[in-house]
Amino acid sequence: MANYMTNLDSAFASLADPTRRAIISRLCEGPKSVSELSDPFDIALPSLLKHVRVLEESGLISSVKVGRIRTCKVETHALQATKAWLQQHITTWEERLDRMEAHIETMKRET
Amino acid sequence: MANYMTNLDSAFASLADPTRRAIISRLCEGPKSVSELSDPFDIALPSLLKHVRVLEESGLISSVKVGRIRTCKVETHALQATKAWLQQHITTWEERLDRMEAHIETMKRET
DNA sequence: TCAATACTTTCCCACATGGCTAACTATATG
DNA sequence: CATATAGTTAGCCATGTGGGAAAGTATTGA
Repeated sequence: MANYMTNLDSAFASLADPTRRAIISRLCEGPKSVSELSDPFDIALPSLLKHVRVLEESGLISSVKVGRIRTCKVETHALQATKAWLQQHITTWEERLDRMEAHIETMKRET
Repeated sequence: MANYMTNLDSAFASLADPTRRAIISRLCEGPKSVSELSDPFDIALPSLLKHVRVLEESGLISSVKVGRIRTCKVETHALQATKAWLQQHITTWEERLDRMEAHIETMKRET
């Protein structure tokens, strides 16, 4: 029953960078090594590694090193948490709109 | 059939700041003026206004000025778009896990 | 009309971020 | 053992970001 201390700040910040979203997209196809990840990007390895670190610190991915290869994979908890925040707010707003409409209907009937 | 040119970069970046998420949360209760919004924050008005502008530019909120009062409200399109991105990726990853499991089952049966 | 109100603009500052190169470490592999 | 491979660290740099104070503009309200 782990307490997935999801930090929305860092999760959203991580997702704000297109390179990092692309990394996540690629990892959704399956786990990949750091250099496999770097392949499609026109970016130096240390720069890519920074992105990997950022993603890992925000809990969006995880990685393990075996021999000289570090393999990265997606972690869904943090993704779920950010999605949940969005869903929550969309819902709250839409419920409010519904109440407004209902209220307007009532007003109409009362005239 | 508007093409809601949702810029994920700016949407996620906007949501990375806790003050801005708080602004959105408050706006989900209903539209508010700039100074109403600034009330609960220990922050100067120009700073808050900057956040409002950032949120507006990323399409997460909109605002209109009537007289000397600017009223802000939530816009759900951008929220929906960011949620959709997350949902898409969560789904892709989970489908992959399902295929993996199925594959392992097949392997087992073949031994 | 004069004062208060509600932003708005301008400019400043400290710090974080994303990129780089160069050099280093730790595993394979021939 | 020598060399290639796969990451990693360190340090630099330009730019962006979140905060502020001060001063300005445009609407009310008395």
